[in-house]
Amino acid sequence: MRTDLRVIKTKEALHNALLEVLDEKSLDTISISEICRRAKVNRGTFYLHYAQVEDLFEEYFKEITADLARSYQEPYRHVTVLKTKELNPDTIRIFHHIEKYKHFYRIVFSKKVPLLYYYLLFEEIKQLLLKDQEAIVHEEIDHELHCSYQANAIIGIIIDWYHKDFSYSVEYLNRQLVQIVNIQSGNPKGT
Amino acid sequence: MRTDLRVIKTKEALHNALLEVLDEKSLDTISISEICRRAKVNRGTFYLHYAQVEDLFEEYFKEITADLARSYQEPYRHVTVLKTKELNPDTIRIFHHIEKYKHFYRIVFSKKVPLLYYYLLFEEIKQLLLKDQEAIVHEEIDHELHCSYQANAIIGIIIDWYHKDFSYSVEYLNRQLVQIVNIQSGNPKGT
DNA sequence: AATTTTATTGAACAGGTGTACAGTAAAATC
DNA sequence: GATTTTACTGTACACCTGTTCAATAAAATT
Repeated sequence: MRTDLRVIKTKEALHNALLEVLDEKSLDTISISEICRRAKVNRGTFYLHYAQVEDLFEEYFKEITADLARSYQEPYRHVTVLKTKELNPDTIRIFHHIEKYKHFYRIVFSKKVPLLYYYLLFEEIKQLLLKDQEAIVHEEIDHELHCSYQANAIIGIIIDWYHKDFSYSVEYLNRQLVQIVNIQSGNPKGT
Repeated sequence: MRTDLRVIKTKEALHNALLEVLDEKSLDTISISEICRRAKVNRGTFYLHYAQVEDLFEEYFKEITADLARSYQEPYRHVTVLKTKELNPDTIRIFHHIEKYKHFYRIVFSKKVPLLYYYLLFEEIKQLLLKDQEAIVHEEIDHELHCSYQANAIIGIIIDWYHKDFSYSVEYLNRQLVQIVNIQSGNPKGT
């Protein structure tokens, strides 16, 4: 077991300090020294647990993407994201999730931040698609490649949304996604 | 006019120095001091032109994405990327481009590098799609959102490719992309 | 060729980084 | 409760960062 109380206290202090400073300045301008000063933790101690400020932030981020996965497992709401034919605007949860944690995703999508967080989000969505679409087999199409395509396509919409300061409504994006995914499948001009 | 010879010389020296050091270590571990030492340029001078090592790299990157745009304007080869029905594996140029500059894209897609370069690539592809698909109007679908979706979907495939160390052939990816884009449009099991 | 403009230099400053190590204190273990 | 283990502290070091400013040298302009 590795739950030394000192470690827990230290990490908690660092987490809280980071959140405090994040209200004042952007992630890329926050120094390890400043976090440690606020957390009243020795700078050397920081290096016992993390190598960069970004690694500390990563712990938060993983908690948040865990919520994304959880929202897919809610028993009454669980649905596929992109089982095209069955796709219903009300069942898409991803844009809700992003809006819910808008505050964090503003950081994650800011241009000075390392690509790492992007990959964490990408992998999370890709895994959801991989599981959800296990049954759907297209001969000649690499399933994983297909999921990478779809997962990142959705993030493409999110990037656009972010660059417009999250001004579209979740409902609008859900409807747009359904329309885009359904292009070519039947009557293009709607019912 | 702003082509002071001194500026040109300084920038050239810094560019060359960066390329030299990039052969030895990764972008995120290269210090401004080291580049200046190699370029025999005063550190203060660096700050007259750039704020970070990343800004210097950005200049290279823009030259490279310019090649991407150029390859679409070659008179005999110019074709749309995603005019679905007409899409032919031989006409897709993007994967060729990435492979050609594999060396650079390994840097661009490494997880410690800032998101900025990702956005530069994303915007480049999105603009190509926007222009190429001007004529294609889907009522009820936001054209720009649609292009963001498609542009990033392609980058999704590239990310997958990168994470597999560019081991797929360009031809294979071209064929896969055509198959994925053509899902739902007619006979799903191929001709 | 002489003059003006300006890019570059070198030095200096306060702060941050990453690492090492001995000493301390707070846990876990007995 | 005493002992062992180990997380944390404080200090120190070499190096990097971002900025300022007067001095210099290399351009552009006349």
